[in-house]
Amino acid sequence: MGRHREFDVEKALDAALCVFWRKGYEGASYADLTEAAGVERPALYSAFGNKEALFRKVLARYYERYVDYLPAALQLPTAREVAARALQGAIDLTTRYPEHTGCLAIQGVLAGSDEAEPVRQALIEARAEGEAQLRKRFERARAEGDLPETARPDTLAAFLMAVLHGMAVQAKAGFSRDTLEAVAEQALATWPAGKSTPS
Amino acid sequence: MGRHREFDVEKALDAALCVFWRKGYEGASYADLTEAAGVERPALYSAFGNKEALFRKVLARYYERYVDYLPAALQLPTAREVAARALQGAIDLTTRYPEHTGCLAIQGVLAGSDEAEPVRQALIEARAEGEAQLRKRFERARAEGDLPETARPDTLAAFLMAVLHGMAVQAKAGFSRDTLEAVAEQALATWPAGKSTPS
DNA sequence: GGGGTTTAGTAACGATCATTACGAAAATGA
DNA sequence: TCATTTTCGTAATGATCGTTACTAAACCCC
Repeated sequence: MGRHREFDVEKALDAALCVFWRKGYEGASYADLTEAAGVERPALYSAFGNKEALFRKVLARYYERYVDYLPAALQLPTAREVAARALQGAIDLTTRYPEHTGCLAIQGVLAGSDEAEPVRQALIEARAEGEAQLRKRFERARAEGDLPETARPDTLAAFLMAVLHGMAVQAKAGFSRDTLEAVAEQALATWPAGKSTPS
Repeated sequence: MGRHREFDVEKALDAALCVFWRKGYEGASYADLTEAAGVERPALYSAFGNKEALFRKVLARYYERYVDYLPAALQLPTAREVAARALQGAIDLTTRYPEHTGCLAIQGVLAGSDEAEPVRQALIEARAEGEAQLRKRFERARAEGDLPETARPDTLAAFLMAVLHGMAVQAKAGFSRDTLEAVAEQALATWPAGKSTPS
């Protein structure tokens, strides 16, 4: 029983996601969020909790709906294809929407006031989780002979993440897709070859 | 004539630099800055102007005193040495001080409120300036036969900057120096060889 | 069609933000 | 020693921050 909710929760989350993507966690004010969502302040609070809780919901939604290329990439047959697909996915994501370039999950890791520290930690953990998945995948690749015995899965994962993050920064700085694709190609030029190269 | 300044302007700038490095432009409040500098608010204002002006002074000081490895790297004889030195310099810089990891010039580019937009633009321009210097250096290297004719200086510069930025993000996420050095080594593995390899 | 329950919206909360009047203190020049 | 000039430090400015009482409206169940 009780009154029905008049606004669409999904649409409000999407609106909040756009604002956070563009301005980061601390750069987005509650006034920005309510205006984008077309919802009054107490309605947002009652629906999602405070700003931090709202951001965490948005972050989960972001990984689920926008970083879906990563789990897809992890299932490709070779480590090189995994890396290539991850790079291409990141380029798409960080340049597809002109109004919010870059990567939402990176826009808040770097700096902020002391009150934003828990949020920074959450973003760091999410980043580490993605890297761990890549590392495990590359360990499997080495076991399968897809990567040479001398290859170091942890280094390859860290390197790939570094390029991904660097491209996210560059996308935020206004780089074109073509430039980012040249960067990705250069990054792949180093990729160690396995025993058999699939034709 | 008039009363002498009681605090050391250089030390105050250094203190502000540390705070901005740790918290970014918007994350650092004037209360943080005055506390770190040990100077009352109006004294900082009269000495440096408002927060944005203070940040710009700090940014110039940062490039001058901490990113001095870049001009040094540009003068090395081969493009590969330039890249290797830039990577190593960035690793040093972003991991040397545990209390403020990462790169001050990156911590504010990514996101922020609308009022911080001019500062973001300034950081983007500074970043672009560094990349342009690298590109010109690699063009010279190609002309000198240090890089093959097929090498693309703009791509190499963009790639190198991507790795540098990615490592800055990772340093802020707590990566160890050893891990970053492995990343740099992997990045250098892609480097195109010139006509003559210096022994 | 009331009673109980949930939402919507106005309006305000205290805290902190960057910024600055203003008067006391200190130093120079005459 | 007095007048002038600059700095210092207290205290306050209006604005905005995230958050929340509180009241009126809308809904379900009995």
